[in-house]
Amino acid sequence: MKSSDIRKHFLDFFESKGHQVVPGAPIVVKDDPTLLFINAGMNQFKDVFLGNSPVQYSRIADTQKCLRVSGKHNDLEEVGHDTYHHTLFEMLGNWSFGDYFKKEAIAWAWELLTDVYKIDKNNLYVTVFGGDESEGLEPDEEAREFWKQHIAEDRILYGSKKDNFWEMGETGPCGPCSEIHVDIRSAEEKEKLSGRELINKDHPLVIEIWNLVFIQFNRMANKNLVPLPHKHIDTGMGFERLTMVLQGVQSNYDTDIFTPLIGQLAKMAGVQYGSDEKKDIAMRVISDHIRAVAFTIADGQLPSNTGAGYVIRRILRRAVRYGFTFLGFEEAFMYQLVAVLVEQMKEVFPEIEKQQQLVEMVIREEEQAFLRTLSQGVKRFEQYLESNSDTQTIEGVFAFELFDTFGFPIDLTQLMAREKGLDVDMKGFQQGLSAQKERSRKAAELTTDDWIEVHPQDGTTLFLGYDRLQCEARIVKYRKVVQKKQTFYEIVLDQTPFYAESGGQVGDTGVLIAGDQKLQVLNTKKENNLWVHVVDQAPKDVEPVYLARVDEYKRRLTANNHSATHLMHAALRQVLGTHVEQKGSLVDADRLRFDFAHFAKMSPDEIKEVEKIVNRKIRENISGSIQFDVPIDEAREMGAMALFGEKYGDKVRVVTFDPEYSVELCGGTHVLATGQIGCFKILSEGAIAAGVRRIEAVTADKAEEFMNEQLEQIQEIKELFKGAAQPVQSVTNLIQEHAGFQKELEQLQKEKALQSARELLQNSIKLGDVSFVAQKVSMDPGQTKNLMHQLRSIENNWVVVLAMEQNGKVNLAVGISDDLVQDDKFHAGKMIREITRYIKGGGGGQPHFAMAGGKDASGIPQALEAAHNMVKSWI
RNA sequence: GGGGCAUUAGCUCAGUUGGCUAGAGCGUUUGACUGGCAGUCAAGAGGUCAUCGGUUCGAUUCCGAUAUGCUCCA
Repeated sequence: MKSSDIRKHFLDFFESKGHQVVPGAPIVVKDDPTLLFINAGMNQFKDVFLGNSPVQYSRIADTQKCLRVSGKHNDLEEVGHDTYHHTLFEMLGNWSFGDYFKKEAIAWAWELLTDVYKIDKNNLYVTVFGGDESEGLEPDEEAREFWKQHIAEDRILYGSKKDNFWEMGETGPCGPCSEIHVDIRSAEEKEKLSGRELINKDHPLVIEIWNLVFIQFNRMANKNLVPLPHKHIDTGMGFERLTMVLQGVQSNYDTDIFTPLIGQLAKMAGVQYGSDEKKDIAMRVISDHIRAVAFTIADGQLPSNTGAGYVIRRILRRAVRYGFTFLGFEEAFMYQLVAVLVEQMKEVFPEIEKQQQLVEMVIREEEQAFLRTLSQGVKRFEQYLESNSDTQTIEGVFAFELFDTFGFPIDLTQLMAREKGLDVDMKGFQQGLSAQKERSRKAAELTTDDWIEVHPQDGTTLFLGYDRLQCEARIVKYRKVVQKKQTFYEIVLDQTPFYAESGGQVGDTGVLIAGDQKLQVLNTKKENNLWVHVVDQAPKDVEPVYLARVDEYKRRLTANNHSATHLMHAALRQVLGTHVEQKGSLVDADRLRFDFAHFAKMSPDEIKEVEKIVNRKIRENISGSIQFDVPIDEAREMGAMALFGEKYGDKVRVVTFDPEYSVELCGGTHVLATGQIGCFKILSEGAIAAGVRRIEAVTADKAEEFMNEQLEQIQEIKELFKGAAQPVQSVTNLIQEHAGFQKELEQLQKEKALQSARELLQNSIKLGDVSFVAQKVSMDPGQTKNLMHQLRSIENNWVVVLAMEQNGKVNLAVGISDDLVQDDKFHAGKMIREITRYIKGGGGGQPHFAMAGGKDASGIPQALEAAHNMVKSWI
C-alpha cells in the first residue's frame, strides 16, 4: 500500500464515523509562549481542551506535521542513528471534544488497524495506565475492560506514569492513555521471546504506533490535577511508523516516504545506501532534516539566530555536517533535494510546491553560510595547533570557544583532533557549556503564579476594539509574573477594547480605571485566544467594573501604518510582480516594517513607483471595507491574499481598500478611509535573508518629519554654498578640489621635511663616524616622524634627537639611521626611556624610531645632554 | 532574553608588551610585450582602521557605550 493511500484511508475511515476532516496547523506556533513548534496533533486544539475556544465540530480527524527536536519526546542528536526517530513527522489523529470517549476510541482504533489496514491481530499489544500512587491515581480499569472485548487479556499490559500518562507540558490538559504496539520481528525472533516482554523497551521492531489519550484532567502550576468538566479523546498515530508496518519493511527510512530522498542523495554522493553504516546514518539524517527544514520554511519560518528560526538553522547545519563529514559534500547540496520532496508531497501539502523557489534559495544560502563558518573554524583550529605544537590534548576551553563563539561543531573538532592523533578535553568543554546554560537559564527566569479566578466565564474574551476604544469590563482572572526582578500582572477581562498583539500589529496600551485605581496597560497579548493585559501593578480591588480605555492617539497612528502596509503590499505586487508575498510584518505607532519574498534589490525607480502608487491611493481617500465571518472559500474568490504559515478558521475577516486593489485576510485595526494616512514614505529597503527583502516606512506625522529633516539638511548645505542652485555639483567640486589640495599639501610637506632634514644634518656634530644632532625644534610631533623617515631615505650613519615644546607639553623624538640599527647597541627605544626621565614623562618605540612625552620643559637641555653621552658610550 | 567574537582598501583578510609613513592576495586603472584572445611584467589609484567617549605625551592597538554582523545558550 502506498503511503499516500495509507493517509487517505485513515481520513476516509474517520469521516465515515462522523468526523470532520480538517487541515493541519502551520508548524510554527505564534500565540503560545510555552511552545515553539507544533509537537503533537492536539496542539491546534489546545484552546478547545482548555475551554478557551468554543467547540466547532465535536469530532475531528486530520494529519498534522509535527516537529520534535528536544525535550522528553526526542533528542535531535539521536535522529538518524536509529531507524524510527524523526524531527518532522506526520501525526494522524482523531478527536472527540466532549463527545465519544474510551469505548468508541478503542473500538474504532481496533477496527481501522485490523479491518482496514489488515494488521495481523497476533502482532498487536496494548497498554493501559497502571495507576500512580504519588498522584493518587487508580489504574485505568475502564479502558482495560473495553480492550478485553477486542483482544486477548494477556496482550493487555499495565504501563507506568511515564509511558501511559500523557501531558503536553508543565501545565494544561492531560490524562491517562492507552497505547497500541506492534511486533514486526521475524517469526523466529518471536518464537524466542514474546513481544510482550519488549513493549516500551526501545526495541526498534516492537513499537508503539498509536496513542489514545483520554483527556480528563488539567495540570495546574502547583502540580495539582483538576478534573475537566468535559472529557475528550486525543489520539495520535505516527504516519511514518504505520507506513513501515504496512509496507512490511523494518525501518521508516525504507518506506516510500524516504526512499526517493535517499535515492537522490545516494546518487549525488555516488554511494549506495546500505553499504556503509556511517554513510547510511548520514543519509538518514539528511533525508529527515530536509523535510523539517523545507516544510518549516514553506510555512514562513526563516532560519535565524533566535527562537524558532534558530532551531531550523541548527537542524539544517546538523544535516550539512553529516553530509560534509561522511558523504564528502563540500558545497551546498541540500537545496537540490527540495525538488524531490515537492514531487512527493505536493498533493497533500500544496504550500511546499508554491514556495519551492524560495525554500531552495534560503536553504542554499544557509548551507553556504555554514560552510564558510566551517572553513573559518578549520583555520582557527590549525592556528591553535601551530601555537601549541607540543600539546597532546586540545584544551576544553579552546574547543568550547571554537563551538560557542565561532559555531564550529564539537564533533568536528574531535574528528580533526583524532586525525592528528590528539585528544580533546571533553570535560572542560562540557564545563563551559553547562556554565553557559546556567547563565541563560538565570537570565530567562520567569515565574508565573497560578491564575486567580475572580469572575470565571466560559469561552474567550469578547473583543470590542474594532469599533470602540473604551468599554466597561470585569476582571475574569489575573496572575503575577516575575521576570528579572520586575513584577508585572496579567489580567484577563470579560470584554475588552484592547487589540492584542497579532498579525504583526503590536498590542494596545492604555489604562484600566476603577474609582481611584488606575492600572497602566503596558501591552496586550493573545495567549491561546485569551486576551492578556499586562499591567504595572496588582489590582487592589478586583470586584468593581473597570473602565478599559485604549491610548487613542497611538492606536490611530498604528492603524495608519497597518492600512499603509496593505496599500504597499498591493503596490509591491503591481510593481514587482505577484511573486511578492508577505514573510513578516511589524506595525506600531512609529513605523511599519514589511518583509516579503523578492529576488533582487529594488531599484530606486521601483521604490519611487511604489511610494507613488501608495500615496495616490491615500489621496483617493478610499473607504475601508471590513467584513466579518466571511467563509474562507468566498474570501479566496474575492481575491484575498492569505499568508502561508498563518492559521485561518473557516470564517475569516476580510479587509478591503478598493476591491480591485487591496483585499487581505487580516484581524488588525485599520483606518476608516485611506486619506487619514496622510502621507507615506519608504525609509529603507534591504535584504534580510536569501530571497527575502525588508522595507521600513513611515506615515503621517513621521513621514512629514522625515521629509522636513531631509529638506532642512539640503537647505543648510545650499546656504553654506551661498544659495547654490546645484548643491550636489558644488559638493562634488569641493571634494575634488579638496583631494587635489591634500595631495599638493602632502607633497609640499615631504619636500619641506626633506629640506629640514638636510639643514639638520648640516648642524650635526661628529661623534666618531656618526653624525649626531640634538636640538630643540618648533614643529609638531607628527612632522618629526615624517622628517626622520625622509632623512632615512637619503642618508646613513646618523642619530637625531629632537625636542619640542607645545602648550606646556614636551615631546622628544629619537631617530637612528637603518645602518646603525643593525648594531644592537643603537636603540632609539632604549635611549628615549633613559632621557625621558629629565622631562618627567614616558615613551617608547622601535630601534630606529621612538617618541616620548613629558611635562617638565626645564629638563630639555639635560635630556639632550644625556642623549649625547649615550651615543658617545655606544661608539 | 543572556554570554562570547568580529568590524582595517571594491572583495577576502594580515597587522603583540600602545610609537613600523597601516600591509598582502584578488579586483581596478595605465603602460610594455603579443597578430587577437588569454596571459606575463611594470607602475599607479584606492583607507574618517564602524561610530562616540575615556585612559595616555601618543590609540588601528587598552577601557566603556552605541550600531551592525556572526555565534552559542534559553
